[in-house]
Amino acid sequence: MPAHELTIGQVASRTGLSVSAIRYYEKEGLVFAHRNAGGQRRFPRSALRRLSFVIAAQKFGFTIARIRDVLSELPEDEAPSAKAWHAVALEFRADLDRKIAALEALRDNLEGCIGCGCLSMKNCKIYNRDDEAAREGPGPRVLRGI
Amino acid sequence: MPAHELTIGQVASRTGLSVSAIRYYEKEGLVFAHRNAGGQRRFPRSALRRLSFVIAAQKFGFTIARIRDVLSELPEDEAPSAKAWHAVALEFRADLDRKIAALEALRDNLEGCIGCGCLSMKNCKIYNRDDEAAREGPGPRVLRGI
DNA sequence: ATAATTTCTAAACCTAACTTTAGGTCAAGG
DNA sequence: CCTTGACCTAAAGTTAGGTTTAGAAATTAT
Repeated sequence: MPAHELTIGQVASRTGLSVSAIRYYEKEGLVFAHRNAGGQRRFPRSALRRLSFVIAAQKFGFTIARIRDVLSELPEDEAPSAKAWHAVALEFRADLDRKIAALEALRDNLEGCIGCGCLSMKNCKIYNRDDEAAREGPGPRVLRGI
Repeated sequence: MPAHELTIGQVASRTGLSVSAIRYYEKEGLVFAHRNAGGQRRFPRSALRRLSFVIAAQKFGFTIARIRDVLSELPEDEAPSAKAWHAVALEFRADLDRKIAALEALRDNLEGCIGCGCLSMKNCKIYNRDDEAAREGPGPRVLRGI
């Protein structure tokens, strides 16, 4: 086993992810590994960076699909340049700023509606958003609209 | 049917929620209804306010359990006072501010780690959080740490 | 050469927050 | 009265993001 490659267990202990989560992320296309003669995964070191990014992105509330999308700008296989990572960071950052702005706007609206104790439902911008949520189909909905 | 009471369909069209979601929320204890002679739900008008709050709280990423918790400070049955609603709004607001602050802190840390292109994993505060995530058990994890 | 770890795959299970379906019952209009 | 639309319950299905389990094969340690 070449020194520059990592087993799934090594990747797990270095990222803090579980082995099963890493397999799942591979299946979802967030990270790539090739196989050795015996069929076991061997990860390039760059996988550590990708996975660390995945962990951070999830803390911000990004879905796997969105993360895959952002990461798809990086070269799959070997050490992406600082430039490539920077582009990813920029796109990520833009999403993030939008999310924070939306949360702040909601908070400030809430002050006007509930904060005053009147909770006027006829005029409130939060409460009368024309039914967005109702049209979104099944499944968990946490933060989905933001 | 007394004019001050609402059928589930009326509640649905006024809140924008689906009928099935309202039944689900009732089962979860977020809203209450009594039954008429035929066994159908009859909601007090105050249910509109409770449900509107539920919708807003969900947009902020609060779980049903947390919302039930916050709403439990209100009288179950009839029109809570402005004072009672204000107390709820205050608690809600505090949670919210904490959430926004955490997001901003993460964003700023990200700038230091990924933003610069170096993505140093040894020194980064985001990446080296001592494995919190790995110890949190199964299930979706979106924003859970925040 | 064993024994003890790791790893492999596939499939089933889990939680949250709902929706959909199936098989009836209730209520309002003509 | 009868039909049509709203309502009822219970149970199963759905999505996201993983975990758990089972049984087999590969690696590492002794």
